[in-house]
Amino acid sequence: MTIVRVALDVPLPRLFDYLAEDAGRQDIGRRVIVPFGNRRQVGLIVELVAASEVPEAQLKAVLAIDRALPALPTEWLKLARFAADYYQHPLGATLLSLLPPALKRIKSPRAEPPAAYVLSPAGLAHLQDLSPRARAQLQLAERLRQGPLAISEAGTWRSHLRTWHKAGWVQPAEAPATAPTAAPARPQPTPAQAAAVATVLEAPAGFSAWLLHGVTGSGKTEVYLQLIEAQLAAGRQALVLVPEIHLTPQTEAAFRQRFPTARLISLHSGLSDGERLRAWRACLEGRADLVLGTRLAVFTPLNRLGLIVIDEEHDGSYKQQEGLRYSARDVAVWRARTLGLPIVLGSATPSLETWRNAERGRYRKLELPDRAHAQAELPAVKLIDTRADRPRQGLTASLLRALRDRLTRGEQSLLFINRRGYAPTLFCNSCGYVVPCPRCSAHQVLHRRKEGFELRCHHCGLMSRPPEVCPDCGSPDLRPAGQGTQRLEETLAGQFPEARILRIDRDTASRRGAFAAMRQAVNEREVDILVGTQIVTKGHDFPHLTLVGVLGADQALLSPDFRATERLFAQLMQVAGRAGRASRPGEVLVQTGYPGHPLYRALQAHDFAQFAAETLKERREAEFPPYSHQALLRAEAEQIDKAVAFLERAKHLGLALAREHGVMLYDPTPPLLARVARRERAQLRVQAGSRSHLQHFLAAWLEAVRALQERAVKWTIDVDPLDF
DNA sequence: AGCACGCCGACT
DNA sequence: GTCGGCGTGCTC
Repeated sequence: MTIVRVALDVPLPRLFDYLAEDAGRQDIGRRVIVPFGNRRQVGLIVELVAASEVPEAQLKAVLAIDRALPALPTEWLKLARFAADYYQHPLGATLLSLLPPALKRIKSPRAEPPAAYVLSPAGLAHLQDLSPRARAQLQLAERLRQGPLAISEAGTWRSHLRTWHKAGWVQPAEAPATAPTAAPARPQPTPAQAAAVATVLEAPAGFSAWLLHGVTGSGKTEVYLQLIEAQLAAGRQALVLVPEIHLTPQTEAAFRQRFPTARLISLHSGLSDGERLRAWRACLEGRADLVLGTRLAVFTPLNRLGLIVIDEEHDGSYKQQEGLRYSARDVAVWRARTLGLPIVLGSATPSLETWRNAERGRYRKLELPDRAHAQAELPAVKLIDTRADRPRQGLTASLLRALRDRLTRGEQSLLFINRRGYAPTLFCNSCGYVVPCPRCSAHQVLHRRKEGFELRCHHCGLMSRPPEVCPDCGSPDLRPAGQGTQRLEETLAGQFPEARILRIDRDTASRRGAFAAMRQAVNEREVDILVGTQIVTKGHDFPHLTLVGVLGADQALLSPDFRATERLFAQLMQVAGRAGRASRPGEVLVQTGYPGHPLYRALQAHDFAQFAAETLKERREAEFPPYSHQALLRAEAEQIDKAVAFLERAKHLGLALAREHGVMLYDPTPPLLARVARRERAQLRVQAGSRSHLQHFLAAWLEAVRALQERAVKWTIDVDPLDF
């Protein structure tokens, strides 16, 4: 009797053994349905074992093995195992979370309908039996004699095809490749692009990591495209990761145009369960050449992978913030190393982790110093000192003048402010009270609705009507304090009644297709002034834009988060890159009370290297990443003292181990947001000089922490955390 | 995580 | 008398 070891979606760091009479090695990596407690569960066979530690009489039998899908390849199982180990997440929960949601349901998904049909030998023999009056069927027969017919081309023949399939006259076939409509345009690369491509292509085979460093508009995409082209020509697959769902449609369109015959699969969380399964399955069955997607795409099973590309590698959305808290960028590097492949990390503002890896020679640097369009100059960045030129309603006189100037010239402007809503707070002018969220340690944000105002908490989603009078002192003098995108839009409408203003933030861009429509409106010059949050800093050109104004940037300079300046710099470089991309020079005006700050000096010089050098020096002195490696034990409970007491005990358990492994354990501290949705939170920082020390310590420590069996406290571990 | 089992309060 | 509250223990 064969015993299979099965991974299940339970938060336990162990696997479960089952009996399976007919299972063999070929079933490793297959989906199973097993009885678990008094219910059924979907699992994954990860091993065959000769004997179980559980007495054989207690083993239950597998209910079904799903052999309709190919087994997951060993490489994929190894990748998942690495992620589970590295991020300290239970293997079962990890593996199951990496499957498309449709495969986690007990009910097995419908068999994939064939993409195309060809005549079967039986069909060929029977065609003459068709009645001469069955005109549609005769036409279909004629068409099928010429070769496979794709379902998508079948039109009204679809029902006939289904009947013929049942009768055995036709059989499923691969969809015939559609002929390219036009020879894809392949632009002449700039010398820097050509050099970058040649360097990667000429590198010896095997693992190599490349940092493609180039300012916005320097043409990183063309480098990716040419490297992908080489892989496709060699019959291998390429995996391309992009940060956000909004960016996939346009990247997809560009890739499809360039590689019209390649089988392009797009994979992101915006797909329906059915679409997601189809895409994933195409990869598993080897029917994909080019996979494009967000962070979850890093885990697609691929058997001929030849190249990985991570676009905008610094972007925080590559880190998953719940469950398996993986960094898709780091997982991708591991995957490339294990498979012996090149990986290209592209950014204008690389993460300091990546930048340092490049400086140490672990990654090789490829520089694209110029903008691809020779005539497009880098924008001039100017600082507006808000201590001298005091903003009114958030806008300084200098910025207003610049906006008016663009309006009279018929050019577009963009105002960047990283706050959505009307105003960040509602403030009592007589006693200073600010309306808090009753469930979180944060203020509620004032939002404008069609009829009046509303208070919203951006952390727990609570919505309420603004009070008429101050809940604290009873004064009716409640005022919006500060600026959000909505209020800015309103102020601008008052200042420039003739201007066409468009606001782009999560509230306006959330509907499907809304973002693309807005982008189109901007490109067709139906908009004079754009107001947006960081959502506009990502993605694509606005060719008619010549002015970018930045409001509220100083906020990040005051943040206790040690990565806040790194993020701000990346954002400002990114948003500055929106200006003047075509033939007109752009101008960037930053309103700030700290015009002497080194960050702004580096920004004015468009000098990432200088910023990185300064920031890395600070990080080294503070022993912060990338000069150390961190993990965060996060705890939440209804009462804060329970969470803190748990962390204290965890710390105590780890002290000896920490000494042994050369790891630092800090005291429990409140996170930036100490309370969310009535849950009190605390966290404990772990820091080590090397990844492997941290890893070994965590493995041993968490085993002890798990044994605490703390029920009132919910805890998670975050390895390489980005947010504190 | 689920789900069952098990022991103490207000109710048809 | 019971329905049900959620503490505790287990899942091959």
